[in-house]
Amino acid sequence: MDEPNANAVQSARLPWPSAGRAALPTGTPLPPSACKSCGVRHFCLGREVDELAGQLLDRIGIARKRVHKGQPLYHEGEPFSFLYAVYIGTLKSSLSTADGAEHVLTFKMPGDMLGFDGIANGRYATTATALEDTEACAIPYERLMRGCAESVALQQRLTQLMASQMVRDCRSAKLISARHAEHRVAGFLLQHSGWMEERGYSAREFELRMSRADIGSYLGTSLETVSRSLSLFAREGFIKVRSRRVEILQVEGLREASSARCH
Amino acid sequence: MDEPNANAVQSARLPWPSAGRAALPTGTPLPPSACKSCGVRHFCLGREVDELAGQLLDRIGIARKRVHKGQPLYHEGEPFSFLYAVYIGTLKSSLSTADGAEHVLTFKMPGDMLGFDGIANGRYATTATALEDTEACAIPYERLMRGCAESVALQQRLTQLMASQMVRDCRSAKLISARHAEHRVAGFLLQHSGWMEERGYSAREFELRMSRADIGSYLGTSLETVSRSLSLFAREGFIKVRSRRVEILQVEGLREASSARCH
DNA sequence: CGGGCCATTGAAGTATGTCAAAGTTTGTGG
DNA sequence: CCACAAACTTTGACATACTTCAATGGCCCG
Repeated sequence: MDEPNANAVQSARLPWPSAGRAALPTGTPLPPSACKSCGVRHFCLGREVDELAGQLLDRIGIARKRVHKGQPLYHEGEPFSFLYAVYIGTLKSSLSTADGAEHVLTFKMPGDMLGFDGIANGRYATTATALEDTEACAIPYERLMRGCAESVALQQRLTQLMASQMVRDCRSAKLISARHAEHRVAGFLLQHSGWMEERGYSAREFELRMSRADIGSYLGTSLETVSRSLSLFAREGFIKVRSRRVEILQVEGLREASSARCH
Repeated sequence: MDEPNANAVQSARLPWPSAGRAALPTGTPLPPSACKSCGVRHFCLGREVDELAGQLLDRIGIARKRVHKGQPLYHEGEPFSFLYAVYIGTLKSSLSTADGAEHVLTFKMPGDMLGFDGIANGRYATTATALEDTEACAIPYERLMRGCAESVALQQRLTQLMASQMVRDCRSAKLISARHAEHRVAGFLLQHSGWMEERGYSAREFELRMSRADIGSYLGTSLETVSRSLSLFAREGFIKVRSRRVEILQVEGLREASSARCH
C-alpha cells in the first residue's frame, strides 16, 4: 500500500495511527472541511453534524477516488475496508448469479452511499461498477468507527443513513415485484425522475446512464421488454425516448401505467 | 424526538430515566441477563457482546411483547420508538400499495430484528404482521442509542446487524427478480429451508406459516402460479406438499429449477 | 470511417395472469 | 366435540404478456 497521504490528511488534533494495511484510502485526500460544504452532503455523512463530528470527518482521512466507466469500485468477495459516497457519476451495484451472469440490484447516484454490505462479513457482498466516469469518496471504515466512538452525532448519522437505504430498498423491492413488466418500467421511470429531482436535476428530462440490459436485470425482465415498454409509453404520448434520453410528457400517464390494475 | 439529546455520560450503572412518553415498552420486562442466554442471541444484539454491553442490554429495558396471529406488531406510518427482535413465531413485513392492496416485502423468523426502517424518518415505513402467535422483544430505540453511546461493542453490533439485513435483502432482491415464476418459487423454498436450518430446525421438512397469497405477493406473482409451481415440483418428485407442510426430497432438483436457463 | 456495442422491432411459442369452481383446512360457536 | 362457515388451496380454461431468437439500424469511440 502507498502511504504518502498520511501527513497531508491528518489534522492538528490527535491523529489516529493508520493501523494495519489499507487503513487510509488511496486517491486524492479531501481538503479540511470539504464535507461541510459538499454539494451532496444532504444525502451523505456530513449533513447537520455538529462541530465535533465535522472535525472527526476531517481526521478520518477520506479520499476522492476516480473510477472510469465500466470499471469496478469494489468487487464481490473483496475484503471490505471502505464505505463509499458517490460525489459525481453513476454506478450500478450487482450480484453474480449461479450461471455466471450478473444481476443488477440498484443504481447509485451522487450523494448515495454504498458498501454497507461489506460490514456484515468483512467482505463486499456486491460489486459496484461505474456506469460513467465517476468520483466517489472512500471512507475508511475502521477510522470511521473510531470517529463514531467519539461522536454520538456521527454514529447516529451513520445509523440513519443505513436505515434510509433500507427504506429505499423496500420501495425498490415493491417496484420490482409488480406483476407486469410494463408496471415495473413505468415505476422505474418515476423512481428515476424522483431521484433526479431530489438531487436538483430536472425531473422531466434526463439521460439514463444504464443500458436496457441493466434496467432489465434490475427489473427482472428482458431488455427487449424494457425497450418495448418504453416504445409503448412513447406511442401513448407519456414520454419521448431517443436511445437513453428520456423526456416525461405525462407523469400521470406513467403513474397509472405503473399501478394499473386494468385488463 | 421529545427530549433534546441528553448528551451521553449519564454516569454509568444507574438506570436511565424514562424520558418522555413511550420510552419504555409495554409488555413483560426481561429478567436480568436474559439476552446473554437467549436461544436466538446469535442472530440478535446479544451475541458476543462484552460485559459492559451485556449490562447495558439489561439497563435498556427490553420487554417481551405478544402478538396474536393476524395482528400487527407495528404499522406503516406509526411513530417509531422500538426495534423488535423476534423471539418466537413468524411475521411478514409489508407495504401498502397505491390501490390499497398489500405488498409483502419479507418474512421474519426467530432471531430476526425488524423495525430498522423506522429509524430513517421517525416513523415505521412498513407494517409487521404476525403470521402465527408471536413473541418479540421490544427494544426502546432512544435508550438503545444511549447504550451505544457508552459501548462501542454494542454500537458495532447494531451496525453489523443492520448490514447483515442489507445483505439478506440483496439476496432476496435477486431471488425476486428471477425471470420465471418457477425459479422464484424454487428459490423461495431453498431460502426458507436455509432459514430453518440456520435456526436449528429441519431444512428438509417444515411448515410454511404464510399463505400462498403472501408468497405470491413476496415473489411478485399470483397465488395460483405459486400453487401450480409447487404442484409441478411435487409431480417431478422434488418435494412433497400438503397444504402448508413441505418436505424436500431432492434439493438438487430445486436448485436446478431455481436457476435453470433451460427451455 | 469502420467496428462493436446498443436499441429497436418482428415472429412464434411458452409462461403467466385472471376468472371460475371445486375441494381442503381452519376456526368458531353451539 | 361436532357442525358449519370462512378462509385457503388446488385445478382448469382461456386470453394475454413475456421470453427467446433473429434481423436491422443507430450511435459512439477509436
